[in-house]
Amino acid sequence: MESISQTEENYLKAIYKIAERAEKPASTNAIAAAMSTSAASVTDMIKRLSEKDLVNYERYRGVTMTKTGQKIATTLIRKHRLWEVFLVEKLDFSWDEVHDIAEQLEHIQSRELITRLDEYLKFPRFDPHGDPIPDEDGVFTFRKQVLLAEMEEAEEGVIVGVHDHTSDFLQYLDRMKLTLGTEIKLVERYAYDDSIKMLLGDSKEIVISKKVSQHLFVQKK
Amino acid sequence: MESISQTEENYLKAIYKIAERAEKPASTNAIAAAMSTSAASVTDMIKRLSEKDLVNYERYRGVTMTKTGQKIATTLIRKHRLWEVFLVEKLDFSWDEVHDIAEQLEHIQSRELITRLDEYLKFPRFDPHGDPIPDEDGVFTFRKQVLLAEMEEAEEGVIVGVHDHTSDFLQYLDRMKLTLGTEIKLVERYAYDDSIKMLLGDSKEIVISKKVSQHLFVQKK
DNA sequence: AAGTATTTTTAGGTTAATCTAAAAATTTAT
DNA sequence: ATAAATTTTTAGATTAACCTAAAAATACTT
Ligand SMILES: [Mn+2]
Ligand SMILES: [Mn+2]
Ligand SMILES: [Mn+2]
Ligand SMILES: [Mn+2]
Repeated sequence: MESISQTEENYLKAIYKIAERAEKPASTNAIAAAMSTSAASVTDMIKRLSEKDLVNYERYRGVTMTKTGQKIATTLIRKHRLWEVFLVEKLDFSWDEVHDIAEQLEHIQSRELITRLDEYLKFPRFDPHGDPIPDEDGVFTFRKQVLLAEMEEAEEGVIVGVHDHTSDFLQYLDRMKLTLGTEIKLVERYAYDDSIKMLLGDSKEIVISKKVSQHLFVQKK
Repeated sequence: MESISQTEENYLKAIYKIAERAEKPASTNAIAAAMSTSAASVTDMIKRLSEKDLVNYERYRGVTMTKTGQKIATTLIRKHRLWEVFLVEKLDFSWDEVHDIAEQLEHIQSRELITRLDEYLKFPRFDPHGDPIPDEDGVFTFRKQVLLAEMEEAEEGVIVGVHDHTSDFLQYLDRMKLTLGTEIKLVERYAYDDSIKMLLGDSKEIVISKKVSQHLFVQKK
């Protein structure tokens, strides 16, 4: 088993996320954008990953992942999300502060460490942003959820995740008391700009923009 | 402030430990041995560190650290030891398993993370091996301690640290119930091979070799 | 289908961190 | 104080990860 650098790990994670979402090969440009690097560098790295059988690559045809590559990517995602839980639950960080630190912690190499961390955190299934934490085999818990923007008037549900992970958005949600677990009921949608009036818990009513509604995942009641 | 690579950090820590112990400049060869690398590589790196004003370097004269370099080194040691406490206290690792993981964790960049970790661990002053954890300013708690080998017959004390951090030694200590905090009384020293008979707590008597006695720190009663 | 735009690859170069082999300086021994 | 041994530095290469600019392939338009 040859060693895999942090950079290679990061590429694999990026490719996984792109290819997963699109259900088709990841393009050089898409990877370059995700990694904030040049297309030339991506081609370079792809060749190396392909050489190590971590991705399948055909010139001009894009990249897909091998089983081995997928395993590395999902393990990395697992580690990232477990560390985020640790930072929020144990060290009392807020959900908008943990991503960058987890981005580093996810590269710590120790199977045992993750096993024990998982146990210490009581085997969480979701991270602080509501994203599922894959198990040791890379299997994600599936949860039936919709974007708030897709709900109908009078429907009720619970906020379970975010589609935008920026600090700005997360801090906005904190200020609006739109944290995970909050029960909501869609009161009215204003056709003019698709803004939404909704009920939080069973007391406060607030209005949110279309943009916000497109970045919140809700589990319907 | 230019960025410092993990490799540079590791060199600084190694140089710090060498120069600290010897109270004189660290030699190229000593650094090479500590880093398991060639003398040529060390010369190379030293020049770069010197360029960044992290060490003082004169050709053929060895290396000493600047204030900035020292700060980086002690911060690294602080982080390493805090993580070791975390691994043992919270994740239930044993003291012979934590070094390699801490060796990675010490490079995570986040001031806030360390502040919170320190708080979470209740501001420990010593790590699982009895080594002092420097404060934010790089100041170590000093503790009056002697090697068990230097004690006289009939003297009493408490085991507070180890001078050898290898797994083999730590596991041997576990098996012999010579863990930190154990109270001991030196019963007799056998002149033939300088082995020592001692009392553990106030019940069991055991005999240890000279070598073992030279690797255990004791705080005299 | 040809021409234009876009994407991707190649070519050639840089920097950090390493190496081995050889040269130079310093230290130790005679 | 010379010679021998040791330490340290220099020289020259290599590899991973990046870059820019140019060439090649593919995709989109008319
Ligand atoms: Mn994250
Ligand atoms: Mn997350
Ligand atoms: Mn250690
Ligand atoms: Mn330690």
